[in-house]
Amino acid sequence: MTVAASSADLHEQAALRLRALDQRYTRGRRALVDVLASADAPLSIPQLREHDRSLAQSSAYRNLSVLERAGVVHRIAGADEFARYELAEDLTEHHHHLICAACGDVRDFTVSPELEGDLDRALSRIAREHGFSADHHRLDLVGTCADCA
Amino acid sequence: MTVAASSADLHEQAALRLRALDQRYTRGRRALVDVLASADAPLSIPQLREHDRSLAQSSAYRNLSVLERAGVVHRIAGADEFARYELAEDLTEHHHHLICAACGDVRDFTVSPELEGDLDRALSRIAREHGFSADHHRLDLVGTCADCA
DNA sequence: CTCAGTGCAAAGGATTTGCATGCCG
DNA sequence: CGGCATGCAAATCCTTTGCACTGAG
Repeated sequence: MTVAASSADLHEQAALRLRALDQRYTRGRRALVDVLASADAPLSIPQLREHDRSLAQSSAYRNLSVLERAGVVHRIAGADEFARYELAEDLTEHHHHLICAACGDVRDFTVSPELEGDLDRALSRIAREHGFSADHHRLDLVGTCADCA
Repeated sequence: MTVAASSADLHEQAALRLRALDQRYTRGRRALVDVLASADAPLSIPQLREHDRSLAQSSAYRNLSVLERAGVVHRIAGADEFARYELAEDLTEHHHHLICAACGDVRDFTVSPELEGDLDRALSRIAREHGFSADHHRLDLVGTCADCA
């Protein structure tokens, strides 16, 4: 399941997952994956389009939706009204988000494996108690980034 | 800061915080607080309006915005496109959310004080390392609820 | 009386979709 | 060649705002 996605394997994995849904790995989709891979934080559609001006808005939305269904990217909700996308965790690594309430920007961070372990155990128990089938957890820190301070 | 808000003190606190912003605690606003207090989970505006049919849509949005600025309620982003509101944590208690990716519903849960402590310590350190001024953290569990399984 | 709050309807803004065209397989 | 992908523009949908009215102080 978890893949050691070197930047070389990344596109191969993406193509593979799209093919499983009878979808093609086209230039536009590859461009989205490239931009997300080079960024160290989730990006909104406007941000993505700034990085690659050739992306049509509707295609960006549609392709990100396809990529999400294929499990290549992940959509997150930040502090502002823009949805943000990042590469799926099994293509990168498990991490969390620093969310600036002022500018809406998001940065990644990780916590110690020990804490993650404690967290996972606690959450598994909670899920069981609630008859809830857990998929993943989100641990975000909301505040003000250095730029907005 | 943290208030032991018995359901009796709740309205008093709300009125107090609104007054600090030169805002009145009107019937419509009280109704919103009542519905949120009786629910054990964050509610979207459509859900709130179902609970109290007399709430005009625009007033609901406007009053929730006012209540949020006053620190009486808190707005959260779930899995669907609807914003959800809950009472501010210092009027209730610190908790987290089970989010159903299928139906978008949200339920509350808590974790042990020990884990919360570990979490807080780890997050404080992270924030410091990133020059980030932390306000609060979000720990959500995303998956499928019993009803949608 | 006066001014904040309310409700209706219309406007905004992110996201989605219809349709004709282009391009990959 | 056939069908998916693309891009433009128009439509959707949650949310916000303009405006005239009502009600609390």
